[in-house]
Amino acid sequence: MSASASTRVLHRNLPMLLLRAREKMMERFRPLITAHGLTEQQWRVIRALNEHGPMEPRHISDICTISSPSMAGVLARMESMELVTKERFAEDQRRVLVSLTETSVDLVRVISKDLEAHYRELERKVGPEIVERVYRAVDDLLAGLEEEGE
Amino acid sequence: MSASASTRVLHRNLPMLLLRAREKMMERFRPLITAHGLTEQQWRVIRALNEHGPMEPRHISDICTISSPSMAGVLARMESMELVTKERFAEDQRRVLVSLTETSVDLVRVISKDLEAHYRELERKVGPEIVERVYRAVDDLLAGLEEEGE
DNA sequence: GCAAAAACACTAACATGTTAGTAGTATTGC
DNA sequence: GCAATACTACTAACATGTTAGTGTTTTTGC
Repeated sequence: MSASASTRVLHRNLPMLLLRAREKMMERFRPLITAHGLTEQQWRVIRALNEHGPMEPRHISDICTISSPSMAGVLARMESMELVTKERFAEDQRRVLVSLTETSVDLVRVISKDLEAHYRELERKVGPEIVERVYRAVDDLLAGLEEEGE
Repeated sequence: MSASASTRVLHRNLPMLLLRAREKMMERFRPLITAHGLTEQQWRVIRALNEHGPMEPRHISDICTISSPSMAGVLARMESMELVTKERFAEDQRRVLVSLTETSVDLVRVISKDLEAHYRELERKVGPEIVERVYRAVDDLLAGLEEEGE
């Protein structure tokens, strides 16, 4: 019993496909992160701060694709877990600078190794040329989406 | 101030890229759905049931990429909103069959039209050949991920 | 036949996502 | 100068995601 032609959605569902692919990948990677007591989002924040150095919350939000309201909670929990420190700017009391603690930097060393190994294993299984095609296609999609107007 | 070579993650982050692309797309489509009083997940469930007919929760979960515990809440809210009905199988009291209400079927007609229009607009903006490349690349990625063993 | 195992939907506890709005601070326009 | 505006992080309220575990019903193994 399926829908009549008039109510069926005709195009394929691109957001859904991207969601499914991401979930399939995270099924493999998430356990590596949670094994160290971190959530997926906490790891994204740590990784961003490790690569870019201390940043302000809204910048971290952009890089990690985590909304500002979610980020408030994530950072609060990370601060109480002593994964990050926060300090207000002297010149602008609205702004905050978030930095990694030594604990986090140590975690990066350990977890990165694990992730690298599993990533290479995945690339081998799927085939590097397919992974590369995904990167290029989605990069181009994003570029198309971010173009102004028209 | 960026990380030393020894702690930098070397490979690109595929799950992150997929997340970002999905979010960019949903920025455009989500308002069309919430304008009708539905959440993104509720729309996924309605759409799946509309295309496949009445289904059991775990099957809906698979199709919509919503975990079973999340699905319990989603369906409970949808039932109280009179978007779906649930009935237990007579032969197997563990199982439940979920069906759309007339309200939902009507919603599909309206929302689908909106989505179709916006989807075509997006495809035009991004370029159909790029969209097609994303479909093919991610399809292949998923196929590679789902292969057994080795 | 019946005890053990599996299947199914669900609950519990907590983290995060989404939307709207707030408090405090800095900037702008005049 | 100062009122209006904008900016930044945050809170509030609710829906969903994640992991572990529960209650009930079927199925399996013997």
